[in-house]
Amino acid sequence: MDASLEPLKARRIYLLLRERIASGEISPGTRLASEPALALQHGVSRVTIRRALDSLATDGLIDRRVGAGTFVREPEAPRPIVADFSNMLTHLVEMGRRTGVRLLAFSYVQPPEAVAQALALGSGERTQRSVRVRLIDGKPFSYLTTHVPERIGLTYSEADLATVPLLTLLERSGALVERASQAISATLAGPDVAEALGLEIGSPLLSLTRVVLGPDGSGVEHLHALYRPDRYSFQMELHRAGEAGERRWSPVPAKAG
Amino acid sequence: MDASLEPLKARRIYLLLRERIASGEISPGTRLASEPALALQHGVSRVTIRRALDSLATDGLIDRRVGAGTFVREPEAPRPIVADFSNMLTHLVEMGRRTGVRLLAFSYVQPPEAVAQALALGSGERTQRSVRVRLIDGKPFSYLTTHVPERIGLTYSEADLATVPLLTLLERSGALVERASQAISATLAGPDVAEALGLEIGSPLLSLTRVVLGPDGSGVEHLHALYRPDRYSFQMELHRAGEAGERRWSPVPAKAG
DNA sequence: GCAAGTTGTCCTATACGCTATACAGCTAGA
DNA sequence: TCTAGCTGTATAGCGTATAGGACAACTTGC
Repeated sequence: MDASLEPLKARRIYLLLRERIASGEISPGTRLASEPALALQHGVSRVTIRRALDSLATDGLIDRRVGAGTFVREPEAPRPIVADFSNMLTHLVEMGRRTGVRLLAFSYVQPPEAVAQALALGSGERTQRSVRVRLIDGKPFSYLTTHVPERIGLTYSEADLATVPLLTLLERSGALVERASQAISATLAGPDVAEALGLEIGSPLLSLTRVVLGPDGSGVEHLHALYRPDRYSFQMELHRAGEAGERRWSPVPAKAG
Repeated sequence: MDASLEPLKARRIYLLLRERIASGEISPGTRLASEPALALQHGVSRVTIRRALDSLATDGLIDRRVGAGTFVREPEAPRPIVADFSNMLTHLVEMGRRTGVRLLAFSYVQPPEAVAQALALGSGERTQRSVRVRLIDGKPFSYLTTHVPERIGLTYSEADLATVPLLTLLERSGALVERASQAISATLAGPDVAEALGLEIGSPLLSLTRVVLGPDGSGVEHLHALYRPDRYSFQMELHRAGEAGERRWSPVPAKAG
């Protein structure tokens, strides 16, 4: 995922080839067109092609052999982490792997307007804001920003947050959790997120926004999560239920990736 | 979503500011720091700052007033289209809006290795490959690439594909649909997809890959979908079911966006 | 062994992104 | 009204990406 330093034209071609490789349009093991041929095809100079191939090489997507050509490499570990989505709330399928959390920020703040509105807070009401990076096997894969109303946030400590899942903390504190609404989208990595996740600026990210509400409609948690798509994806298995006319699908608890 | 032409430095700053605006760190209506001030803060020239602001302006995120300053604009229409995710298979919540399909490609091909494997095809077995762009109110929002085994694909016509949902065509043809598996991720727009969706190269995209299988494990459909995140997102409402110890969530059919 | 074709490296000239600076026109507040 | 500060615009100079070419080293197939 090296959305690299090389600007403009080289980057275009990098993205183009990367897509073709990822989509399987060029199968692993195949020889790519030669550098002069690619330069001709794309109407750029060979130097530019070489820059694009450099990026693909450092991504580990291709092998370059002097005198022989450039070859698409067999992918090694395809999708390390998978989020179980069967209950519509993501949680990790860990399979014995070591996960960790780094707490980047923890404070009580005046929340952004959008958050205050989603949580149905009174004007001036503050929230506990925390920024966490989750790791698996020592490598970061998600960047989580959460807002919790101050009165609820005070029921647990900074140390709790670094070890216990937030939803558990909330329930333990007596906050009633009634319903949730979440949206999944995509965005680009800004400088700070890129830094925290070990990515280049402008890399693609999976984005999840979740608002958890109590029975009276009061906000309990606002979560904004960003995931590295190469290390994390949402995955779900579905079984078909019901008869032909009625097309329905029901989730199957995922157990592996 | 104008991940623009301006390269490198301007793009960085564009992304940085865009993130701060989107996250609410800079509230709507607020005046941004002046261009010279921003230039100083970020260690770049004012021209570069101006390029970043140009992009934000064409995105409709800011208003620039000569002599007065640059202001964060109130967001207008937040999320036009929403996919109902309650049955775990996306389908549009249309709300009376006009949707359309453009068929970009239709042919029988030797499928990529990854697709052949996912569909459990014999070696050499061909597939019907189609590329479609879906529109809402005349504006493109998704780019769909599907592979269907040749024997099934032959049961409907190119014209059918432009009007009837594919899953319906498959069921009508007698193909038994037993289970499906799908994954959601994110990626960047390559040149062709960017062109088809009216985006700049390198824009972020939501990505969905779905494999539909019959009762005997044979493949029925392989779908690779790319969505413009500014026009489309997956959204779901959840109700809490079960008792405290058992944390379970059940989906609620979404009906609006 | 030989020839054709490949990647790796170096060169020069050009195009372009970026800096730095200056100034005009506009706005808001004193 | 006047002034300080803002955006809009233009200019010149510098560094770097790109184009285009040449050559060496290597691999493969004949």
